[in-house]
This record gives sequence, structure tokens and C-alpha cells, in this order.
Amino acid sequence: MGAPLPRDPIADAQRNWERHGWADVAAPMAAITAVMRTQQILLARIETALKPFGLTFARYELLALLSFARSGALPMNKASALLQVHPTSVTNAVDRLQEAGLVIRSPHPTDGRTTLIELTSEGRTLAKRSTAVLNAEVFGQSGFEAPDVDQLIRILGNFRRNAGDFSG
Amino acid sequence: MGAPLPRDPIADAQRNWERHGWADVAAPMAAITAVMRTQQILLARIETALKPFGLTFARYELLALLSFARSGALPMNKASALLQVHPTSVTNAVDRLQEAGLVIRSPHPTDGRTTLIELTSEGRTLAKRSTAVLNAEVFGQSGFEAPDVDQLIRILGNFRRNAGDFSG
DNA sequence: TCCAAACCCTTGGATGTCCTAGTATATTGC
DNA sequence: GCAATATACTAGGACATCCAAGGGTTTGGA
Repeated sequence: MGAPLPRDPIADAQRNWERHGWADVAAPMAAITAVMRTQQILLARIETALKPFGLTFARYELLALLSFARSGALPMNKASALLQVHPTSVTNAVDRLQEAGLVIRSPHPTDGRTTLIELTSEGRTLAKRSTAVLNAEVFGQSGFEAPDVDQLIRILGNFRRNAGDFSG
Repeated sequence: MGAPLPRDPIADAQRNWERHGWADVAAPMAAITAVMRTQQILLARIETALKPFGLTFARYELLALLSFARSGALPMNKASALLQVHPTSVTNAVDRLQEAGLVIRSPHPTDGRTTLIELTSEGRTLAKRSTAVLNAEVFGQSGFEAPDVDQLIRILGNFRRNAGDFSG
């Protein structure tokens, strides 16, 4: 978006917080702001890697999730729960994946309320190919040191458990 | 959005990656996915805390940034650089803050291309009040242990520097 | 049995982000 | 001094996310 700033804007914000008498929450503020910015950077890298496939991260996640399901199909509500996004976001993603011929909707055999999302063979192929690129261009070059990766998994895992994402 | 899942979906994804022969990037994949999900949780908390003020996080960040500027005013391009978002996002936020009477646009005294964003007194008051609530309800109850906060600041700070956010 | 409550998905609306392009103003170089 | 380039902001479009509300299907208790 632009050239590097001369100083870390988040560290500046942390100093501002301390200067204004909010020293007790300055560090968590900085950590949370850093998470927000890191997500933005990572998302941009992911979207860039997926662009040649006509995929966005939201659509990729759904495709990948389906590719790991034994039958290659999942109920929409299940996908919503596992991806931890709003049901309407899944509807949106499925609409576009279906237009692209990567998934199809089919009725649930026993529950008339439920819609199954099923991977087409094109969808399965694209999932494989796009995962290979993501692995090579993003996950394989994350810029995180190996010990820091472990720390992140631990710290954010605890956070997500406390936030009610999972009970395990 | 729903009840806690019985198992951590990101840990499951990590196992899937390992099972499919991508063990070398499974951990970074999990760490990155965890960052994405953590951001989502934190953003939801922040938006909830700001809702009573009619603010979103994007608008709050701009308001807070202005409140720390000595003169209470900043050029839009400067705000874009410091917040590290696209210029059009700043335009969008300023439009809405201006409608709400929290900031005003004024011409730059010497550069006709530049627009200054200036805090109104209402804007300054709201910045103070909303910051107090964010500090109390979000930053003060982040759910991160103090040592983990330091780790996050260090790890994500290194990442952001490597990503070209700042050079310091 | 049968109707109310619960559940599933979709539609429509509000926001935010980015990209591309277009207009206006500054700066640079010949 | 004037044209070419660079910079600043905005308009329009594509996507994603969430919330609120609506219509269809199941479930469960009276």
C-alpha cells in the first residue's frame, strides 16, 4: 500500500495509551491491534495466491473443508459451524462456488430443512491445486520462526477455547 | 453464533494437513488460521462495545488517531498510512464520521490536493468516552495472560516489520 | 393428534475492504 | 514557461461479514 513507516504505529499507540493513564491496558491494546493488522496482511497474501484460481479465502476454506469430508459433502449448517462463520456467509460462498461449477447443492436424504453441499470433480481438483499453491506461497513462507509458530498456536488456541469456540 | 464445538476445528485441520503429506507447513497453516479466527472474535467484541456510540472499529480507529494528533487534525493520506488501510477506506470512514458531526473536512493551507480531517468537539468527547469503554470491556478483559501479551507483541511485531509495515 | 417452538436456509440491508479509473493539484524536467 | 509525471482524493464495482426477517420443515409437549 505504501513504503514502510519510519516507526511502528502500534508501538506509538501503546505509548499514547501509557501517556494518557491507561498503562494497565496498553499492552493488551497493542497485542489486539497487532492481531488485527497481522490478519490483514495474511489475508492479502492469501487472496493474492488464490486469485489465479478465481477463489477467495472464504470460498477456498469451504472447498478445503469439503475436500476433507469423507463423502465430499456436508450440510450447510455443519459447514457454518466448522468454519465459524454466519450461515449467510456460507450461503453466499456456496452461491458463487456453484456458479463456478465447483460444488452443487443437493437435498438432505432425511431432513427436508437441510441442504447438502457436495464437491464436484472440478471442485476437488481445484481444491488440490489451490492448496498446493497456498502451501508453497503462503504457509511455507509465513515469516514466523518455528518456535513462534508453536507459541501462536498455543496462545491463540487458549484464547479461542476461552472465547467459547470449542470445549475440547 | 453457536455452542462450542466438541473439538478444535483448527487442530483438526492441522491433523488433516499432516495426514495428506503437508506436515512441513501444517503448523504455520494452523497458526495463520488461528490468527484469522482470533481477529474475527476480537473484532466482534470491539464492535459490540462500540455499538452504543454508533461507531464501528474503522471509524473509532480514525477518531482515536485524530485525538492523539496535537492539533486534532491530520491529512487524509497521513491517516491512511498510519492506519495502514486503503485511501478509499479512509474516505468512507470520514464520510460517515462527518455525517455524524464528529469530524469535518477542511482544505490544506498550502497543498490544494490535500484534505485535512479535523476533530469536532463532539468527536473529541466521543473518542474519550468510547476509549474508556473499549479499555474496560475489551482490552481490560482480553483473556490473554500477561506473558502471552508480551509474546504476541514481540512475535507479531517481528512479523509486521518483515512484512514491510515499518522499518524501525 | 396437533400446534407451538425450534431449526435450516435465503433474501435484503448496512458496513468495511480492496481495486480500477477519473479529476484536480503539485512538482519536475526540458 | 510548459508539458510530463507524480500525488491526493473520490466514484463505482466486486466481495465478505453480520443482522433482521421470512418461509418451509421437524420436533416435542399438551
